[in-house]
Amino acid sequence: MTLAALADPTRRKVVDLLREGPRSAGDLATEARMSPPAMSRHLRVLRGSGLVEVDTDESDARRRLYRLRPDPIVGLQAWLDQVESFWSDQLGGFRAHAKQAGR
Amino acid sequence: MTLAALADPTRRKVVDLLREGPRSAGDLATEARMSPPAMSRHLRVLRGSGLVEVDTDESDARRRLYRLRPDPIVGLQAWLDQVESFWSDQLGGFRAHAKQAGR
DNA sequence: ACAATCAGTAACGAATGCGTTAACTATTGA
DNA sequence: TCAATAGTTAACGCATTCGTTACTGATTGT
Repeated sequence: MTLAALADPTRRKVVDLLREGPRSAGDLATEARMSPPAMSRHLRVLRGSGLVEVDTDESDARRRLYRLRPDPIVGLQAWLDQVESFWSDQLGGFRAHAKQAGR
Repeated sequence: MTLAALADPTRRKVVDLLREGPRSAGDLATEARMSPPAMSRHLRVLRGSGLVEVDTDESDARRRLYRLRPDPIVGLQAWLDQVESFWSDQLGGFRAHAKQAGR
């Protein structure tokens, strides 16, 4: 689900923006040249995948501040590490070749 | 574009299968419980994103063997490393907080 | 030669995703 | 009190995506 959330370029841009620190929904909409409702939907998806979390601003309860969460990113890295390991995993390659030859 | 390719669960399964070694299009379709045309489209997307490459089988020119390519995976890892760095990058967090306070 | 097999393209229908405007709620500040 | 602001939800239109069946092309083996 994390990958689906990151598949959209707008949401990747949001993630990049949030690297600098928390940001309000309105700011993100402006930065992405997009209507507030559209951004709101993207933020919902990001929240659903655990990539961001939200908190209301203390000094202005109308503003909702979004910030990045590391957990799903770490999880994705772990999966990618596994996938990438096929390259160094010689044994796996040989096993597969044997399987092909056996058909 | 790599992320879009990996967003689909079927294509992720294909990637996982190809970790073990090269495999024919038909095998992949069977393994994914899917019609050959559907698999063919997924393989086209994976090829377009550079995640897999294809070669015709030497002993049977009808079969097309797909295999995994490391380049896009490595690129994705690099991007994820950058994103994940927000967590340890204290300075960035402070800069952003200052920006918020300045509004 | 010819039937069977592997793979891909074409065409169709169903579902999903993204962006817009309109409407609503909550909060702020004059 | 009341207009203005921040954010979200609702409803719509448009495009893309995913899977299916039908068909075509290339290769194999009898």
